[in-house]
Amino acid sequence: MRWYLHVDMDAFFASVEQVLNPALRGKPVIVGGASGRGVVTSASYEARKYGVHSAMPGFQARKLCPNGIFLPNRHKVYSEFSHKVFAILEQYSPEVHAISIDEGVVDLTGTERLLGPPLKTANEILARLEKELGLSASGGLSTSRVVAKIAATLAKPHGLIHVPAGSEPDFLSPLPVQRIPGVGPKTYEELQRRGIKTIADLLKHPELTRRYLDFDEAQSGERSHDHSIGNETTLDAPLKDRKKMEEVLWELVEEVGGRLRKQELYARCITVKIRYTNFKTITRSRTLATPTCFDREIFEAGRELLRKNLTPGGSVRLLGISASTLLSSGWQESMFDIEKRLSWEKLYRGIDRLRRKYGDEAIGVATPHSRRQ
DNA sequence: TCTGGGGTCCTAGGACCC
DNA sequence: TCTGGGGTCCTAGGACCC
Repeated sequence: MRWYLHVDMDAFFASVEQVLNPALRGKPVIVGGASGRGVVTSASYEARKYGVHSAMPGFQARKLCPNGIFLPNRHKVYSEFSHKVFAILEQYSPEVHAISIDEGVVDLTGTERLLGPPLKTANEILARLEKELGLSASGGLSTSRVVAKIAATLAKPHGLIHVPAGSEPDFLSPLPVQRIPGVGPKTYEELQRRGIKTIADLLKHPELTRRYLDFDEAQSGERSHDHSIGNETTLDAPLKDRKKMEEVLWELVEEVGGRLRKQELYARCITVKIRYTNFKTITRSRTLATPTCFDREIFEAGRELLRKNLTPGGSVRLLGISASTLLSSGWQESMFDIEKRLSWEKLYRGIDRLRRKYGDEAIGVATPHSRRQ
């Protein structure tokens, strides 16, 4: 029997601000959206009463909550707190999976003998986060990761929901399908058109259940490194001038290159993102002959893609660049291995063809230690 | 006062090879 | 001479999440 505790911090950024400045406690704190073009990244529960929520454009939040305390994002500070959170989680299991800066899964499987029942451990973890960091968290405890996540969301704020083994279908059935992570507006619309509103409805369709609820979730093989590294920015004012755009691009590239080198990664694919003033957004990518982590090479690929996709006189509100198909620094060797493997595959496929045509005995492979019988 | 920035994953078509 | 199909890579876009 597996046990997963999904931990989700409540109003994380806003709560961190309230911990660092007690004068903010009990007040409507809104992080992000302070400047003209931004959006809200976190709102304290006091601010949510006014209808403010994350991803909401700043001007709208201001309208709903004029007395709100608007603070700029301090990502570094939140990262530090995030490390403290995970340091506590890691004291309870060697298997802790970070989902995001403020969400993690603790695999409590097999910890019972050492720590006691998972439910007791879950309570203890949440209590410690509160006591030691001053931060409120919510938890979901279940034999399945998806169910644990759904439970944690339902437990918000400041709660813990335990779904006993065997009761998962009962727990899920009455819930609307939108509760399932991965089911957004479009999918919801599609499911509703098919008459599927609750998870109970969904469970009647084995195929859809597999697709969206994946109970026997393949052991999430820890990824060794990022899949992509990117940087983008919405310009203060729309840009028309190509030279200026290239200057912005260069700055974005420097950051991406730095992160690649820090992680000792090489990118094979470079993608440029352009959002025109009318909000139409395109991405254009190029695969390089040789993976790179050098600003110059990334920039040149990016600049070429940019030049090809600018309409004369057209203005741009966002520029982005991203590196993907990342290889770790050993790629030279692994490329060699891959090429070697491919050439052998080619050889063997050729042999197979000849055999099909002329019979098994037509051709053999000679190696020092083997001989065809 | 129009609508951020960081990602992941999936799909689908076309090129190309066998 | 024509016909077929499978596999992989590349590219573009979109849905979704925090």
